[in-house]
Amino acid sequence: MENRIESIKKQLHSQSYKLTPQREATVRVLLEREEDHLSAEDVYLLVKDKAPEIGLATVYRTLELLTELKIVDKINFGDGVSRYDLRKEGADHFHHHLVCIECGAVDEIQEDLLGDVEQIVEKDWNFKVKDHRLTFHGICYRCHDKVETSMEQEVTTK
Amino acid sequence: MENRIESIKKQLHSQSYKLTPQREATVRVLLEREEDHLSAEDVYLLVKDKAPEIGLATVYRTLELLTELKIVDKINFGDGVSRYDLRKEGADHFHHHLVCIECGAVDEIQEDLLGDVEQIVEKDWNFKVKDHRLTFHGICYRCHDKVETSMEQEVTTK
DNA sequence: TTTAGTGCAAAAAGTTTGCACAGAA
DNA sequence: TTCTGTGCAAACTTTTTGCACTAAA
Repeated sequence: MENRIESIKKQLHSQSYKLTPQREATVRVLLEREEDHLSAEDVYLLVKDKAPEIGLATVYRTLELLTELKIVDKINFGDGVSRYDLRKEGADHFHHHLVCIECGAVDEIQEDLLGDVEQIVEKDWNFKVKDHRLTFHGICYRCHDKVETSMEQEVTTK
Repeated sequence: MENRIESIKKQLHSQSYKLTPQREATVRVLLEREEDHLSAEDVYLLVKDKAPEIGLATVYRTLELLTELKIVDKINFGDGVSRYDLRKEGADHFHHHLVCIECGAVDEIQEDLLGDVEQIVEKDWNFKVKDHRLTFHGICYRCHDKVETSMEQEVTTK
């Protein structure tokens, strides 16, 4: 935790930005909720617990800055809100997402599944890939199990 | 063109929706600009040429309806705007996109590059894939060529 | 004392909604 | 007539911006 803050501090400094208390509080929230996909509003509310005087605009500006420095990735799952997702330390590719259309859960795939596909794109389309966004929509294992369970129950009830 | 309108009309009717003049004008715009990735506002302005009395709200409602019926796909490239992309007739998967970070161009890949990846996701993550979104960010062939050309020019000018 | 960063409020941008009206079944 | 669909304006949501102020270098 502390060393990741330290590392982010260095990244900011290397571009002559400061890690102000507000920015640090924001980064801490992102670190604590690494698995989640928080909207700016979500982050704002969580940061307020640590630093009640912070303004929403500052959160937006901080998230924008962190996005620029590729410390976080800004994503959009199709509801009208941008969400912010911390990059894994040293990850050169952006991880993938599984969005459940049943329960809304968003799971992450850290493994890079696109190596082969990127090669095809570079070769066949002459497109120099710098980044990617891959999201699957479908039924997550939890909802999948739920359906099976309720079907079993139905059978056993009868 | 006309037969695709006919086909969309049938799809609407099958769900007890009508293809009103406003909806038809909207669909025609989408068909004419199939390669583009129009925002609601873009569609609105183009439809206005055909049917000046149409309202923006109607365009939004029509696009929402078409999205529901999976005639168009709603996408989001990270600028704050939703874009609407007609599905190719009979396409069961949503096509992929190449977004150029240099010139902003958006190219489409109709081929399905994710067959293998989806199998892995279904098997390893126990996730029933229903749809996907895949976008690569990078340098398109045009900008790629441009850089090379300007480099050549530099050399020959010297 | 200069400059980056902040908080607040207002504005902008995109989208949705309420409602009275129009037009097809 | 009945009900779906429409246009308009207002409302709402999310994000950005202007500006005076703060605080660190």
